[in-house]
Amino acid sequence: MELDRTDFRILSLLQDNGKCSYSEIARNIHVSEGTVRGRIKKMLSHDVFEFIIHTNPNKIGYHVQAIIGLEAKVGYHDEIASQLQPYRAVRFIGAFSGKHDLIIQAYFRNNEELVTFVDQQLSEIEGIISVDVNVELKQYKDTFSYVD
Amino acid sequence: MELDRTDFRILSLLQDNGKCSYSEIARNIHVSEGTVRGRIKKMLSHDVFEFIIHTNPNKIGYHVQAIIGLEAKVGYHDEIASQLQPYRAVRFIGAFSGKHDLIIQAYFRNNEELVTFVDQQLSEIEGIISVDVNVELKQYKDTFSYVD
DNA sequence: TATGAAAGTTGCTCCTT
DNA sequence: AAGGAGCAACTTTCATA
Repeated sequence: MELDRTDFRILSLLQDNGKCSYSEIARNIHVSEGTVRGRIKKMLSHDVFEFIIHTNPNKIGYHVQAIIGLEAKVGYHDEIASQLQPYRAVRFIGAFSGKHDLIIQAYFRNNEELVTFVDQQLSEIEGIISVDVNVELKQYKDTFSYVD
Repeated sequence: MELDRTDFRILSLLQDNGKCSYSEIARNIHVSEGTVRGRIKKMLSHDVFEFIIHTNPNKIGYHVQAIIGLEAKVGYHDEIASQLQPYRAVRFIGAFSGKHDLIIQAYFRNNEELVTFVDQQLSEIEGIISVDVNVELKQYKDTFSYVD
């Protein structure tokens, strides 16, 4: 799907405020409200973006965030990923080139929950060679606005 | 701020669909539309969550995602973070305990842009001892729904 | 919690390319 | 055809009581 300048202008406004109305966007970029609606509908159907909310983990009781690098046996990536998938705590799973084969990002209520996850859940998964846990001490930036 | 069951139910519905209307939420959890609106207003004012859109980086031309671990000289964390902050490409910056002092997540249009970022931008920042670049090969999960 | 005016959304048709 | 504008019925929002 090809995105033109109008599409990008729409995305740009929405990323600043996901509650921005069609007509508000229309006024801003000087097209009709129907056009905005049509473009958004099309982009949504092509999975260009989605309307979501970003919940502050700390405010809902998840005080420990970790980025965990995993070394995996060759051929085990998909299997490990699919076993990690169901965990609510795990918000991101990716396969990478570099020091770590898989990197996951996860939220926990406290340190104990993190330890339990590593020692019990992770250790039970076959194919994991090593686990490199990094616990977040301070967050400097966490944005979702990367449309120009 | 204390969140009760109603607040969590609201968050739960919104995280599945950020465009869910007040009245639709109200019908679902059997409270009045005004109540839903009031709760949301209160939560927004307390930064419990925000309405955003999540754009699929690939669909807008960002085909290379990297997680970069940085080793930093003692006392340089804040300074390095504040220098990285302005970069559009950099969507996440955090200080961590573990192998890496700082971990960043960034999007690039192509490999060349990544190389330029590491070789030119990163190398100019004082206090960075080492850089560990991990390039994403495959994404298994990337969710923002971690409210029960 | 209820009400009603104002604003927003939706599906339709018509027009232009 | 495809996309944008305009219209009218309907729904949602939000201040006020």
